[in-house]
Amino acid sequence: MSLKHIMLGILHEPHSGYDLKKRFDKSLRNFWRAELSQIYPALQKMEKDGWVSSKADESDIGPTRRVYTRSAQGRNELQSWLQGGPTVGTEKIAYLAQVFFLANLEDDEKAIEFMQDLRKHMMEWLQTLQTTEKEWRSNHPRYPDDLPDEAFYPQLTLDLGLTKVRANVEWCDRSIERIRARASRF
Amino acid sequence: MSLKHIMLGILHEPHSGYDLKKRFDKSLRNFWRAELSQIYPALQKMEKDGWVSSKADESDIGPTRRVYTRSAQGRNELQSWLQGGPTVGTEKIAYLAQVFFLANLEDDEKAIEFMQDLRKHMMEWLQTLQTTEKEWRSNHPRYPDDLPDEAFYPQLTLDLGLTKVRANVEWCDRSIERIRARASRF
DNA sequence: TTTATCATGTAAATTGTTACATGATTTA
DNA sequence: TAAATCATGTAACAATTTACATGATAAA
Repeated sequence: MSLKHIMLGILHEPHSGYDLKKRFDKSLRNFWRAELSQIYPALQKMEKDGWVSSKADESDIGPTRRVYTRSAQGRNELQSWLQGGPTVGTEKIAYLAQVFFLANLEDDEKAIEFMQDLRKHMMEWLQTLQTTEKEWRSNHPRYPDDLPDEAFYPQLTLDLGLTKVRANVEWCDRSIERIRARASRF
Repeated sequence: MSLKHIMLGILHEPHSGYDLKKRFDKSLRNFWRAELSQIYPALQKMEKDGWVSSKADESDIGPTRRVYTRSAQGRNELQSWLQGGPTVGTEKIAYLAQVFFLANLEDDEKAIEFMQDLRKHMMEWLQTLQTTEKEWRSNHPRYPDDLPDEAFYPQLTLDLGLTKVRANVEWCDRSIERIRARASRF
């Protein structure tokens, strides 16, 4: 179960459900996304299980926020998850499944369009990652190796993200060329 | 909805639920896996919706197999899925979420162990992919570009798989070095 | 004769998505 | 004043996993 453990990771510092959603969208979306309708019930369950505690934040104005923080038990739970070793091989990559069956399109031209579309998505993704990197670089004097732990490990995931997305773009280019070359075999 | 569309892709040729499971485990596991308990109900739904037809295979011996083939409507459904363009950004990569929060382990040594464990997984994965590639190479004279469509597009996914898994291994090595370097800053 | 493989399913629980419902505050 | 954002949730549905249940055949 990853979602609740990810939330525990964020809840090192107090967050409302709404705050959590923003952190998912801003920092984690490259490898995990979650909707508010999943976050709110998860928080309730986590509180029932003693992983987090909450208090109503009767702030100045607006609706009352309920702010959650992880408990000692929650921290143990997070550590067990990490000590259990990496969770590998459960990824579902829908666009690769699509490429696998691309022969079912009418002709190679359609397949090329698919790959060009995919390349465009990857380029957009690359640009958001590069923007994130620029922000980090300008906020930290000796980026990327002299970051505090709480930023260093996230930076590792950004590093892999950039590498992978670039590899995807190159693979799209390579594949388009190969499809073209095949199409002109005769 | 990807699972049923992937199944439609396979059901170009007749398969039982059991056969499908084997294809998932053999050819698709790098980007999608499915359990029999999900496959059997999915087949029933697909038949009810007219995507596939089935017939009981009262074979020579053993339990009666129910063999499914996609219908014309099923083929259309698959084409719509492909023509809808690539499904991107929905991937969940649990091990990256874990790396993101690795600062929650007691010390850097534990984080290094995590990354070494991850590297081992990636190396194993790389070896199964390389074995697959060798098999394809020996079964096809002019691998990889002169494959028939039904094998060429799957080969594209193998190509990216190899690239990505190698990138993961290198990233693990790089990260372990960086963690070590940081640990000896003082 | 035991283990692995063939073969099909159901049940229960969990996880995740989409739609709905409500209402305040802030910005353009 | 209209749209965006803040804020919390429920309901219904869909997808997925884990456990259970059954029994035949093939290989070691």
